[in-house]
Amino acid sequence: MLDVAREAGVSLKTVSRVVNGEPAVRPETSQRVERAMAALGFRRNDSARQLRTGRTASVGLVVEDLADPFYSLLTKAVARVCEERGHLLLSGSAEGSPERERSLVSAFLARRVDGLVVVPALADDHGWLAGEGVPFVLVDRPAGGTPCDSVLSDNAGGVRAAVEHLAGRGHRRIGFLGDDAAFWTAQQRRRGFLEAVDALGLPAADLVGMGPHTVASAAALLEGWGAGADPLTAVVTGNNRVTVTALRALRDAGRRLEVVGFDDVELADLLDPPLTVVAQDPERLGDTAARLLFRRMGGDLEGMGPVVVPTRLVVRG
Amino acid sequence: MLDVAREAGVSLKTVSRVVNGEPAVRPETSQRVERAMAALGFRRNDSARQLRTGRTASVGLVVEDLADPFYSLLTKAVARVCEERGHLLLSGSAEGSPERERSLVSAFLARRVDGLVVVPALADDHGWLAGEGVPFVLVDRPAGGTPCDSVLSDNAGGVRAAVEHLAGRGHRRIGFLGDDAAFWTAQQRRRGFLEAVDALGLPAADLVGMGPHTVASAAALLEGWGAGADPLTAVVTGNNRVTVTALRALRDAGRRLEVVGFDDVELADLLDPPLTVVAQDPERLGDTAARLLFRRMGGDLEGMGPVVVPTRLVVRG
DNA sequence: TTGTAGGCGTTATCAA
DNA sequence: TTGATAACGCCTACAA
Repeated sequence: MLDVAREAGVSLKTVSRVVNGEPAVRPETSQRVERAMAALGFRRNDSARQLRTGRTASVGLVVEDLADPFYSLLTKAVARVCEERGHLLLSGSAEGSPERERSLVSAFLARRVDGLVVVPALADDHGWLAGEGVPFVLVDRPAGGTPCDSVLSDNAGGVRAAVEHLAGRGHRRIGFLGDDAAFWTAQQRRRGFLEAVDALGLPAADLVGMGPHTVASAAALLEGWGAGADPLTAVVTGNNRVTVTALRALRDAGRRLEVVGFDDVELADLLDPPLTVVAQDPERLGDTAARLLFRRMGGDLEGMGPVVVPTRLVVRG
Repeated sequence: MLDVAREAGVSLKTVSRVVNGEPAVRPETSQRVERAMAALGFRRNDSARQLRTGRTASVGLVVEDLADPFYSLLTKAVARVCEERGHLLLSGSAEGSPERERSLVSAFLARRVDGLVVVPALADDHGWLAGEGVPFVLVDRPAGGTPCDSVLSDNAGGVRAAVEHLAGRGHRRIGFLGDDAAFWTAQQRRRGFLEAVDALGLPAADLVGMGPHTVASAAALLEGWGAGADPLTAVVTGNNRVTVTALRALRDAGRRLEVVGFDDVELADLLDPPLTVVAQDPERLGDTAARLLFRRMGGDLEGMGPVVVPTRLVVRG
């Protein structure tokens, strides 16, 4: 910047004014500076600017896995909001590890991000994060202990809708294949299932199998539930992964069972039969979380707490 | 840091030494500093560090669409290499726009990233990037003009393998549905197709339809090729998107045609019939590009130019 | 409309 | 083994 000033024959401060588009500069001077900048290939050093202003115009995002379509859609939505507000997004995958989550958050904080969006690896207390003094919003899963902002899918409601849909089609014996009950979302979906069958007066307490599932374990459960005088006629699966596993198990067994999956899957309409799903809206989760974060960053601390984003039953076939 | 120094009763520089794990500090002093840091919740300000050292330990990545599984897998691979080397990854989607590509690159350069990985929006000359004096590697597509590093899939070879596979299964009339010929990759795949049918002595010059395709346009082409005395029996599709479009068109028409798709798709094994594909390896593309970039960043400028990553024919059903 | 001085938090240099 | 001091490049405050 000093070089530019010399080249243009003006002071440092004048160059700074031109770079930042401050008004009080004569057009003629401004042009001279612009030319000098172009000639020297000048580009403002954001580190220096950040050091001086204390603001980085950046936001950190920690998800479980950037390569998972759910999180990459969420990431994209957050990135879009950030861009809208002139902020840069830093993102990373915690891969389910609380240590990685903390180390990512730590790296972001060292870079002085203005805010954080975090998919917590565990549902444990995130008071440590609150203590950092940087606004943050949790997504997809809440954290116990210290109350804070979170944006969640309507997990239980989604599964209830699935069960009601199946019941409406005449099914009485409906099973639930959930993922590992260690996941908060898996618990919520199981709860939704139990509430729904209970409300409808369906017999199902013994038709719940939590994961993690392999094709073999899913096949064994489905076979068990299918045996006897009153066999299973439909099943709800707890997430994308379980859905795929269950479909493979059914195909291998040559069985046709009505399936409703939690999470939408690509090509669901090309399967035989087409797959009905409870679709989450990762983009809306990300968008909502990011907008909420910017509100917090702007100093508005009104109404902190959980926000629930609805799911949508997509009936196919 | 000054506060920590005061709290520990040492000089600023000593705290800096402890923070950076420099050796020449008495363990006792070091402990005192550590305690003071913990008490004050100290965290190094990377902006200041970057300003002073001139290095940011960060890399910028520009892809077409972060939410596309191909690019999100690529991103993850780049992120993994960055983490391995203690670097932070900044990423963004250009959404196919050269302007957005430049503005992302510009934002990254203002933050003084140490290197760049870029999926070029256009195959035009990227001399402007080379002129910035920051090491960079292009991925997925090359750029004309100024020679530079690039990591590319074996597009033509992949399609050749697909055609040979189909010919090996007895097909003589094979079609090719490609995406928009404005894309460099679409051109390469068409070239691979034409070379393959030519080498095998198959009649196919009139069985090429480039996109963009809708279900209707794909259906029309397939119907045309399927009419007459010597109808089409198999088709190769030019990418993920075209594959899905073609499958929908075939389903709607109630036709069964042997299809080999470029790009792997989730649930391909659950389709009826299971879908054979030419799989790219986005993770290897990203990994290769990132490692190459770190070599360049390390000052090794040996053998600049394109690197080709093989594709893999995944036969199903 | 333009310029000068000072400091943001860190690391490098050199001295003690 | 430790400390004093000077940058790094920019922006804020104030002065001309």
